[in-house]
Amino acid sequence: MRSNQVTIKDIARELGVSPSTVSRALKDHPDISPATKLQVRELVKKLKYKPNAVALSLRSRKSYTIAVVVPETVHYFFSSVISGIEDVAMDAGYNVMIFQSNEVYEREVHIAQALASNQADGVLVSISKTSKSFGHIRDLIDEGLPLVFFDRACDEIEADKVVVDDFNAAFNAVEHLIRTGCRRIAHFEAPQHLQIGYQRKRGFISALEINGIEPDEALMVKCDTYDEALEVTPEIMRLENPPDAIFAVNDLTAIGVLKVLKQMRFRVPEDVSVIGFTNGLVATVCDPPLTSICQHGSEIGKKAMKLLLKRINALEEDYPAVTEIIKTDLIIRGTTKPISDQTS
Amino acid sequence: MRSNQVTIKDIARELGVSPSTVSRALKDHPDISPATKLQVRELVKKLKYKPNAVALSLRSRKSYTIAVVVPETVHYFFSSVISGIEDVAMDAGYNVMIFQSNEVYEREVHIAQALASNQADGVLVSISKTSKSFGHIRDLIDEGLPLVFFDRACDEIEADKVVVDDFNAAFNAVEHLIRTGCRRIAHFEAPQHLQIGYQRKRGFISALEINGIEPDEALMVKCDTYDEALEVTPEIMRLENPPDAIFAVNDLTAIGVLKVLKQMRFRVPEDVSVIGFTNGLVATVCDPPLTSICQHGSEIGKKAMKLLLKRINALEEDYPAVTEIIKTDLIIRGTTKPISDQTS
DNA sequence: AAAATCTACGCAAACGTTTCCGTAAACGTT
DNA sequence: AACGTTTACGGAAACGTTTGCGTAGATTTT
Repeated sequence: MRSNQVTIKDIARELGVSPSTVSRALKDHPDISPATKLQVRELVKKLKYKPNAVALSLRSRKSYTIAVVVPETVHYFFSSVISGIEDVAMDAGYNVMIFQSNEVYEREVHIAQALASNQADGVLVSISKTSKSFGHIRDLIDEGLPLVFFDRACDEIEADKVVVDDFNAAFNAVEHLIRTGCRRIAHFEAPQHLQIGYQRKRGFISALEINGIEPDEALMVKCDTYDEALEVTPEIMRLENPPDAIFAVNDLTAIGVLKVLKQMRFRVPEDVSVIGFTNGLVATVCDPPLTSICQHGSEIGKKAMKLLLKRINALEEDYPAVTEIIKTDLIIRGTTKPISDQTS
Repeated sequence: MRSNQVTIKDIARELGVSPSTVSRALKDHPDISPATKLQVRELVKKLKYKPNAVALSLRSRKSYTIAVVVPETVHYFFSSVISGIEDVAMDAGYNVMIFQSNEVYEREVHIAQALASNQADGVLVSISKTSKSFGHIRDLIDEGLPLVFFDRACDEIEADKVVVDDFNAAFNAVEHLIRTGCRRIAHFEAPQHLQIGYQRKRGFISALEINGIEPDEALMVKCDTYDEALEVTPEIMRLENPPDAIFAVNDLTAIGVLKVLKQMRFRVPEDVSVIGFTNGLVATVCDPPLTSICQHGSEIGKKAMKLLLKRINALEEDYPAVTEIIKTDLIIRGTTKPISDQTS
């Protein structure tokens, strides 16, 4: 927003025509003579005229900007989602604004309030871990702001959502553990007020039950960060009856687990198998490489952005909210045993 | 940008006053009677009036938005920089738009052109690896757009810069290797047309020379990604006279090195020491944990944003470009030998 | 040659604010 | 009672565009 900006008025004045003529000339309007168009185009090039996006926004009531509210970009998963979002946004001529809640509720509220002053044509949100009330999100929707959730959705709000198939992801991971001979499987879980935490746990339990294993409360503990894993893992491994596998709710937690196991001289995967969730960079580079669940972050971003575009373009017509469920893939690496090893 | 938006005119009409009065009432202007102010404030609350940011932008010629052009947010370093930027931006009432070049020149140019249509009050840029000409950046500056480089600056352009003290970082790292007994030290370097690549290599060479070690061309190879490391490391370790240490230009490359070394049955750090650059999450979680250089990404982001704010607020007065150099810290972990181990 | 049509442009309003300027009414001062 | 102040508000322009409508002059049609 510089002051030395060349406007359509400048062009008009210089050429002795009206701003409307310049505007039309630039859009190749049939009412304008070829001669005038040529003059306009030349002067525009010479003066390096650039249309003022803000003025366009004001008139058209479209900013071609969308907002993304995300817990933290440092995590591989979220930055890959953002990349996906940006790709399709850019193709559609939209710019992307990023807001990080840093997992703190108050900040999320603050961001939501800022968003209310409408710059954005729509918003993509993944709620913070600490958010348990959602008035701020609801306000945005009530205002008519097109909004779609990705990953961390809020089930009490009706809106478009793109979520990971957390239940099946967890189910498959645990089944794989069982098939490789594990019987006492622990789950390091995310907060249960988050759908993603709840569904993964459900999948975990379900896989156990279907395979005739009684879920053990002692083996299900809230633990979803690297640092927490450093504390929790020793405790759980010192149980009278320690687990032979740990299914962690994300990669970083799994890596923490790995580190402790190594320190405690457990062999991975012989003594204890480990599975993570996210399939980030770390999964490939740790030792042994981590068996993990690929969430296809970029795909999620793309799908979410497409849903948002659809919602934005649908304008007034209010069609029912859709929920897209993204399938995951279990990426088998070195922290789980070969499937033939049926020690059960 | 919704259509059902409440405007100041709506408030005015409802109250039977003029828009100017409403505007002034909201700013607590002394010309407005307490009674009117009260009415306005109540109706505003009732109708949930939110000022239209775009209209404000147009009038004030300030968007309170800044743009960040970054190679890729997936990297720990860049996302921590972005966090730093966002922190100070938010405090100053600015919003942040993120653009990823994905390390491709054409995309960077495209982004720059979009930026020219001025939405942003300023821009923070870290240039892509593949950019070797900078007309697009220069255009932005010529337009009067406040711009500051961070990390990957462009030395042929005069602008504010916040860069890492790459020379000393490399120098210190290599000195540390030498002090722990390494003599044949390899450098996996970044492209030399990037200042960060060039300076790190200079620091590397300088440390060798000061310690009376002849730099060996065979030990300095372009290699700055994980995948490249998987290819290059075996080659270099199969030399007649292989290195006893590898100084990699970033963590991921170092991790690739580590992986290969392990496969080739080299002991780390006993046979070969390794140092990375960035000190990302991976550095702490790999095995052994990686000795790395902390660049203080968040600090860089904060400094850069502060410089940008200063530039934005300085308005017309054109003060000379400043360059801030951020000191690094060598974080010693498990991939280097203890300093007492003087095998030289 | 009058009427109809076409060509090529200008005017003004609008998007939502802010703010300079003006002013009617109420008040205070001699 | 005549003047000056103050209080509290309204009008209008401006930020940069776009676009519906109007129209002067040229061209075509009858």
